[in-house]
Amino acid sequence: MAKIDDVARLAKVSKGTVSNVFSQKRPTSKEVTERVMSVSRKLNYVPNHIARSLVTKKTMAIGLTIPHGSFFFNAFHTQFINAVILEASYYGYRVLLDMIPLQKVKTPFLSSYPIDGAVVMSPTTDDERIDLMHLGQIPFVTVGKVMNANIDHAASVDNDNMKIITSICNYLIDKGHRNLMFLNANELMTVSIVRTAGFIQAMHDHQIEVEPHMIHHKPAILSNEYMDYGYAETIRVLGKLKKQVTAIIADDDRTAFSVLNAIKDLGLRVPEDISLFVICGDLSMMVQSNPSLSSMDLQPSELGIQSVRLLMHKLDVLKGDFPENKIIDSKIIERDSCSTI
Amino acid sequence: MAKIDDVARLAKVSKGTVSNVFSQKRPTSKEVTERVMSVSRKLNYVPNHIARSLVTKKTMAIGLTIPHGSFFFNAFHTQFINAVILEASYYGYRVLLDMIPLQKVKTPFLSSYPIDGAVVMSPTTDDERIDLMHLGQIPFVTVGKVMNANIDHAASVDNDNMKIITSICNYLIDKGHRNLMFLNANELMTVSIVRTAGFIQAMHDHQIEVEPHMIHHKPAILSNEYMDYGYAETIRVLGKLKKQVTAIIADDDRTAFSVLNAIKDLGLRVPEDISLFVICGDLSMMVQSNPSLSSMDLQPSELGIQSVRLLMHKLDVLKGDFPENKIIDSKIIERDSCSTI
DNA sequence: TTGTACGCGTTATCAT
DNA sequence: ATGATAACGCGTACAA
Repeated sequence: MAKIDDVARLAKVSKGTVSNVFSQKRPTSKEVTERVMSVSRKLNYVPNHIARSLVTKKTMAIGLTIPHGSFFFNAFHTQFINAVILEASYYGYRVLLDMIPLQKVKTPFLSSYPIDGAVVMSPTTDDERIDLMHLGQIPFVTVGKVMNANIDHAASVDNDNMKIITSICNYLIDKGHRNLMFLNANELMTVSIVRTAGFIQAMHDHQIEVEPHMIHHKPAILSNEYMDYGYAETIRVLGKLKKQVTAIIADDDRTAFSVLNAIKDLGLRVPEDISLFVICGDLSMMVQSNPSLSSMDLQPSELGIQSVRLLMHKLDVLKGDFPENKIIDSKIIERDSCSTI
Repeated sequence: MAKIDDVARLAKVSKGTVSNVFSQKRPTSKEVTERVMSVSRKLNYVPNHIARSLVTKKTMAIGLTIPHGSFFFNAFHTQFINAVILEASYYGYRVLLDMIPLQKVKTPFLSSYPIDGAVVMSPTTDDERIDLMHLGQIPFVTVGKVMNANIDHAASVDNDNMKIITSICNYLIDKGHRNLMFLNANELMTVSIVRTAGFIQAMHDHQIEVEPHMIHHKPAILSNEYMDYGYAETIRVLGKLKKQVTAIIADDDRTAFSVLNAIKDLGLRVPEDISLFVICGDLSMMVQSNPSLSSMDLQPSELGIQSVRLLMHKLDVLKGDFPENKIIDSKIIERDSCSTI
């Protein structure tokens, strides 16, 4: 592989000039530029990214840490990730997928991270990924609320989860439902903590007692119960325990489909017997389902875009003011899975 | 950020020794190791990844190029990507998500790629990503058949797509279907070319004439028709053109759901009036659907794992023989969406 | 424009 | 067998 000196020699210019031709940091005369480019093409030369990074101290890559221990995306993650990649590429940045917790097992953090900043998805309480970023002085943005003991504030982009869950509860309660079942995300995720609090709050506001069968948390992704959690809980609560639940709130589309199946197996119908609401579901899936499922549009793409923009501000790629904690709008999309009783 | 000299000075050893403590390339005495690590912890020192890469000429990252211009994954991609990340991390490698075609617009290839190798997903005919890899001398593995004019063979992992489509056709034909409709992937993808050929072959083998309404290709991802392609084609062919199609083969789960909807809107039922077969669908989605959908299990995780292993062989991280072109098994999973007529 | 001193580790060589 | 020394990798940036 040709290097800068080879080009400099053949083009009869200095290294610095070749560097300038490529980086455009200083003007170069037309003729020289031509000559250098011509030689570069001949030698198939491109500047070495690593050598460049060593001096500029920029890798032009951002990390994207995916959920703790998760090797499973749902539609929300997918759309989010796509938006991040696209938006980052717009500023010339590449995206490095990270799974710090998993890697720590094999490769105990034996070198610095080759990234300029990071987007941390779905933080958990005392998220070690965040501690690591903090320690490594890597600028980062979280998507979701940070709940780490030693970190009092961090840049973040998020939905208003308190408002989300309370408005869903109000929506269902207004339709006459008083016995709700909430299939929440995994209990370690900060979002689930906020939503549980919101759920309890909403129940409280309507003088409805919160019973144990009303709130459930998704099992850890590594467990066997993960895949059919929605199915299992629905069968258990409505079937075995015979609780008179009339509406179920499912955390994501996968859980919702699983619940739908359980309801069918119990000989019940949606929405006639049971109403079903999905918090974060893929739009096209919600529509294709039968019946179509009412859901909350969390705008995952917008979350992705804004988190990258916020990070770019922290990296000084973008100038000007930008809120450190941005809230992305969400709204209820009514479809056919919730009925009035 | 502390550097190696700082540690060396405080630990009263030389740079080289500190380097050896971290890289383990040469043994170091117990005491010295302790002293160096202690000082490193105190200074919060970790070797600079970039500087290390500059000399070792390894970035410990592999690229993963996602489908041409695609900012939309389906379940197949998701599972594949997850497997790649996990398997790569097993060898200490990180994964850099790539979208060369899109980036080329903004950042015309002005530096070398900071990756040691790459996995190229879903190649197209004359895929420029592959040409670029070839040119840049970057070891790569494709997932799918390569059809580039100037490249006669490349390392790859793939399903046997010819066998896949012919066995699906035979399966349906055995059930009495003779008027099939095949909703294929985008026509640029090499996989769609192989499958179209296979489809025609299978029809030919059963003396069934291939009519124009039988084969369709998914529109480009950027087009408006992308999202409801399955719906639109089904309505058009079965509704408007009144073709007596009795079985539909859908390329992926999204298309399948979309088709399912169209069938419902046409007042028809699956599988009583129309049979539906999905080529690559997320297992849990196929099961949750009503009726559950018969599909082909392509083993996306296995494809991901094996493509990384093949790449690791090319990078000499793994030693020993490994087939340059590995075929991953696939098999029909019968569910409730296909009936005999 | 050119010359040259960096940046920050690694590794080959030499010394103990 | 370990430790120390110095050259090296490949660009960038700044003074001349």
